[in-house]
Amino acid sequence: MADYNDLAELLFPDVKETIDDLEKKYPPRNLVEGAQVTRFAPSPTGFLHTGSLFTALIGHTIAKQSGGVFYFRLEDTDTKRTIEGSGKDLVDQLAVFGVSADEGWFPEGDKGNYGPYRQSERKQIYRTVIKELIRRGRAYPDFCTPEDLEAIRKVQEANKALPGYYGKYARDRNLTVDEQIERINAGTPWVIRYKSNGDHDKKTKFVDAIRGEIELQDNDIDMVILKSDGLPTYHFAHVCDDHFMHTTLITRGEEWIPSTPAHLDMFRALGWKAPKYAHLPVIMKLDHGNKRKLSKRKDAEAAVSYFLEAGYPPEGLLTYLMSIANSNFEEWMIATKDYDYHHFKFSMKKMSLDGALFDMDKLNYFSKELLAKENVESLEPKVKEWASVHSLVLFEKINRDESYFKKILNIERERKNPRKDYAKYSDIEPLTRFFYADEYAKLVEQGLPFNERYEKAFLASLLKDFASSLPFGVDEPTWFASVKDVATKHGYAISNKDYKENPDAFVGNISDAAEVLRVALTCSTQSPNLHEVIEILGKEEVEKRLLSLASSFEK
RNA sequence: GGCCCGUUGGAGAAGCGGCUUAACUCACAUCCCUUUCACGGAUGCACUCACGCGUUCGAAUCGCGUACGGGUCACCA
Repeated sequence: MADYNDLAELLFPDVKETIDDLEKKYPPRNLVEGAQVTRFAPSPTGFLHTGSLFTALIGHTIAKQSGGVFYFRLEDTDTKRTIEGSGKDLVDQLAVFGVSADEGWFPEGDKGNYGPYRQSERKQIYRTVIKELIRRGRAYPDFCTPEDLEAIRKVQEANKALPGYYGKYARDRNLTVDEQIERINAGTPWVIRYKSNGDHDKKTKFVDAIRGEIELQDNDIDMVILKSDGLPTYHFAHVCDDHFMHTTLITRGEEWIPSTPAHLDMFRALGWKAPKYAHLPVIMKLDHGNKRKLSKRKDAEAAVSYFLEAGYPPEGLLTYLMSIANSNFEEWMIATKDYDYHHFKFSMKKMSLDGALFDMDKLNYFSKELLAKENVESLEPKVKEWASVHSLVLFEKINRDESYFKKILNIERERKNPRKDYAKYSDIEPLTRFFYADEYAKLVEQGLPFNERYEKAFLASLLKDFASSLPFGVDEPTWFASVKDVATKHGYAISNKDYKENPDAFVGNISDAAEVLRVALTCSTQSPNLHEVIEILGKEEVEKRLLSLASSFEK
């Protein structure tokens, strides 16, 4: 009569290594006390998800702050969903955010001693472990077709039993080795299932690093660990990989909580020490009054690329993400005036337990803060680089005259309370259009928002006066004194008090006069500091704009 | 449906049995500053912590129940 050894040999004849061999190959890491080994283990099924960045950021932060290791593992066991090249996209985008792995899979090749770091290249490892499991009678081949499984589920539904492949519903669980061998030899397709000895009526407890003690029903499902395509399922790959790669802390989404008992079950069966788990809250979004997970299909902001394309500074998103991870981060940032989240002491205990709603307003706020405190010399190259791929219109303007662009970018910047106009690089172009003569001409064609009460002739003469009287290269008070002179000449009040006391005696207040100038030069009733605008435009351009408008009003 | 996780303002949240007349930040509103906008400053924004019952001299804080929201029950991760 055949035994488990025979079965194991029949199933995996080429596997000569043992688990012990693997243990020797992947010895424990030599790290300081308390160092955490964490990882980011995405499936290469598309671009980086905002929630994934959040998870990666936290794993990275914990590893760095504990003096440990953060590595990258590519989980490409779902061949149907795998998108070619997306592994590289994931690594590249992570790098943009400075969440780079110390070791792991990289487009140019693996780095580190615990590889391969791509699951499809780890087949022999999984098979070695599974062969051992079969020898020990803790795994078995299952010959069910999808239809068989469907039939089992139907029966369970009819019996009001819990769905799943377990206990008496696990059809092939108790086949004899001879029967198994016979079917295999007959060419019947098979998968390998883990033989659970869990008891559904018992509980398994574990301590989650952020949630504390969690108690769940034991796993009693014989889950598939090796699929018919020869690749492992997530559950088994997680156990194997995180064991041999010596991960100490698993950071993953809270959707994994229910399957943790199954993972623990396998760790136990293999006699391996289970890692700690930290189940992270998932980032949500409000949709018709209901909270739901950020969805890549429905929500633009679910893809990290969205923020990159819009030109959010990576640190802005990172800061925002850190603020939802640890709400005291914001207080810390304000108190220390330190905008570098790397210096912040992150704490898993302080994480909130339910998923935060993604808040664009808050992201914009952080981004504005960050962009406002940066000086032109460091900001301008970033804007330029972003524009070179995401906004050719802006890029072309920057290249026309880079020092001119820098002056524009620098308006009301180098001061204690800088302007906070831009939350993202894409905000820059629309707000600075009027500085460019060709764009200005287009804006004029679209019509200028002058106050309707003015006669054309009046505007013409006011504009001409501004053109001939305003000084250049002087300080703002001097310049504004001239504005006041011209305004007075045309019947404006130059003090609020005068105007309020007797509004009918004046054409308007000094602010109204300034508005005319502003509209004429910027095509808008709102603009940054007018004096700075005028100095940047230069005498020639200012006079040209003023005079050409004046003459158009005289026709 | 079973099981699990969660529930403090529009959003992120602090709070861990008396010091809370519930911090702080964003958003929003009003006002001040001001040549516009932005910046900056001031003020307001939960008579109350989903609801109910209970424990206690005392509860947002502890317990139970209900409601609601989320997650999970694949040869997907």
